[in-house]
Amino acid sequence: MRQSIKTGTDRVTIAQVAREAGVSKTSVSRYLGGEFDALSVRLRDQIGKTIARLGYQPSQMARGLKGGRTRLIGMLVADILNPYSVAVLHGAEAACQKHGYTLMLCNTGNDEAREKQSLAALHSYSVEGLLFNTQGRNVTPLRELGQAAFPVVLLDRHVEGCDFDLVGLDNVKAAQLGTRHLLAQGYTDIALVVQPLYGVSSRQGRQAGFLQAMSERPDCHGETLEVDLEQPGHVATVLREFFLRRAAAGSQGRVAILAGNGMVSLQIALALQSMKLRFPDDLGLLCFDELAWSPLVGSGISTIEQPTYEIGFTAIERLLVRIQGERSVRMELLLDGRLIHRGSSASVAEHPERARVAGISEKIHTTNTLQYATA
Amino acid sequence: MRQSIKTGTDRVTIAQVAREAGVSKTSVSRYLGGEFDALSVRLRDQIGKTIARLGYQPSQMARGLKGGRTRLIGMLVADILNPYSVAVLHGAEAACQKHGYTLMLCNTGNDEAREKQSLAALHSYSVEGLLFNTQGRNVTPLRELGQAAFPVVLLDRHVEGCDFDLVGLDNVKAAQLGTRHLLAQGYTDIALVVQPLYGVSSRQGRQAGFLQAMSERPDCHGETLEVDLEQPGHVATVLREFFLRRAAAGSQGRVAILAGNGMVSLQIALALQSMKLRFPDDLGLLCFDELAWSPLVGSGISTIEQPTYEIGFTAIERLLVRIQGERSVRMELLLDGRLIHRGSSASVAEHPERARVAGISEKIHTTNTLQYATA
DNA sequence: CTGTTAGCGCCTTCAC
DNA sequence: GTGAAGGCGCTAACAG
Repeated sequence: MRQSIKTGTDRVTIAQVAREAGVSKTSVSRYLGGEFDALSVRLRDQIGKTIARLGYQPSQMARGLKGGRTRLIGMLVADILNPYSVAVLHGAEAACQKHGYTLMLCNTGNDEAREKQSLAALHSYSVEGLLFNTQGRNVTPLRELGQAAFPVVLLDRHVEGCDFDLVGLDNVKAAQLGTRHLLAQGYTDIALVVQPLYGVSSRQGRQAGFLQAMSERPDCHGETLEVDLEQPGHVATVLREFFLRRAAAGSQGRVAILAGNGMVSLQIALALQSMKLRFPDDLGLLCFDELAWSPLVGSGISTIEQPTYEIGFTAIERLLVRIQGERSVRMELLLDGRLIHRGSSASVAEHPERARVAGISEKIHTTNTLQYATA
Repeated sequence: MRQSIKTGTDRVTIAQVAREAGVSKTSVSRYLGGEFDALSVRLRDQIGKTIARLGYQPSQMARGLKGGRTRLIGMLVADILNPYSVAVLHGAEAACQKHGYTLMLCNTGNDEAREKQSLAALHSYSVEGLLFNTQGRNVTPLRELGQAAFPVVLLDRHVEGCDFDLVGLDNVKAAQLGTRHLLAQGYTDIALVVQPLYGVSSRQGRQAGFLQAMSERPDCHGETLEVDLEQPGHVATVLREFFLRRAAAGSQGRVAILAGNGMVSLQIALALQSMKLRFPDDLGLLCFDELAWSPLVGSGISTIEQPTYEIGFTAIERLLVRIQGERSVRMELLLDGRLIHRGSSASVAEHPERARVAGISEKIHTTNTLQYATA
């Protein structure tokens, strides 16, 4: 019994198998292709045994060369440090393995140049399809892919001017769910905190759901706060301004924050910590994306959980359908979020002092200097 | 100017470029290979322009076929849900991009069968080298790689009977650093909590460092607690038994826990929460692996940060050196950890009641029934 | 300096 | 049923 893994030079080839089995390369190829009906039992046996004995493994490179299947799928991730991306990657990788595909991963780090470069790299390996989760900018190369009817599935956000399939969360619905939850818990002054909306459809969807749910309650106040996560201390500043604005408006309401995604959640939690604000005593909090540590901070952070694994898995399966030649119109697969209720969005009903605008602004003034020092 | 991205059939080939430029394929190939000294300026120009005009991109598959460089690196990850793995992946991917390589990612999910299968898949694509972070079991296929002098770099843990290069943390040193920190802060009864040591060198290294540091203080007590993260409630049970054991031993000391990695940290934090134990009031806590939420829980969790990005980046660069044919003896690159001091390992000196064995066991008894109910 | 030739490992006609 | 021949896109001798 010889080794089952060969390197470069001494790699077992189809020719070797053919020779040792005393058959032609064609027959071996047929065996590999599963064309058993075109093969006598004797040959089939012989080939099977020889393959096993030699530990032969066909080279995907050679197979792919013939314009055929490379069984390769490329995945472009906007930010591998984003837990959402990793969770989706998890599902995608599993689906690939299930179907005998292998994933080529590129992290674009939210950088257009690297995105373009990665796209080129993946193309040079003749990937059969692409999973795309990235900024909506610089869409020209993507458009070309679209014109060429190249199989692409978008994750989370769609790209202007491209009619690719999309798999993601039903953002509008999820945001409504979350907003209504906060309202039902007695919160009246709610801020949706998101990264810049510009061009990112998922963020816009969440805002739409938020605004819609808020509009059902004219007695309540909702606003969207855009934050720049790159800029240290920006989240804290924006939050403070919001609180002060509500105080200045003379609101007697109950304040809550709806965090637009996991990255924002983290920065908000850090900002609130630096401002010495606690939930739900000082304000309510609900975050998009269930994270490992959600149960741990304070009395637990309420979240809207995305079915990330399913998103990744489904996206790959949809992509495979396209790869198999399906040419139907663009399809959008939107999965539902799930609300996980914890302490941070506890009801305000029987707690007259909880999450009051007045309370927050008082605390803020107290810790004002400290805050600027740490920011 | 034609499109720069082509799909399968209408792909631009080297032959087309050669024809349109009025030269031979060889010359174009030389151009691609950067052999400019063997090319007249006129040809060089002509080829360059034609390539740009046609948007030609060489097929890596075809290049790789010729027994040459595929510029592909395979990465096997034990568990993509482990933040450590992702952080290392981040660095590895960056290094690959820097050097024009592409990463093929496989998640083995700690499963031997999938590990073997992934190895086969990567091999079938003729990856030039392998980054390996996985369980030490089922090493036979790995040994074969070793015998074939196939370039492999191990991450974090080495594999018995294989003399591959290794990049990871200096576990002994880091554990000593952490343990001495806890001792210096006044903790005397310390438990190192790790996943099963069996066969995992990094865990063994951490234990070695821990024991060594503890041996410098015969007046203190240290023990290693192995936990099974798959088994719900196991961490809580093991911790409780430890506390009770210390109490039964009549210890008047100060208790602290040293968590063996990020996954363990999370489970410990959850277990302590379920037991209603707080740090540093009820006990001290120091965790391997700096996580996004480390500053957020309680008064912040002290950690031993690993240079994960560097580990991934360095591992790839080491692998590339091997790929370029370096045949020197096995090399181990151990990077230093960094202690991040937060509230959870606060000094016990001027707090007579803090982290007392007696205090903990009392609390445990109180919450006994509740604990079992939630576990 | 440049081009011709011969494969790399596989699949796919096309004959037998 | 089976096999021989040709070609996928590229690189690597070998000639001029």
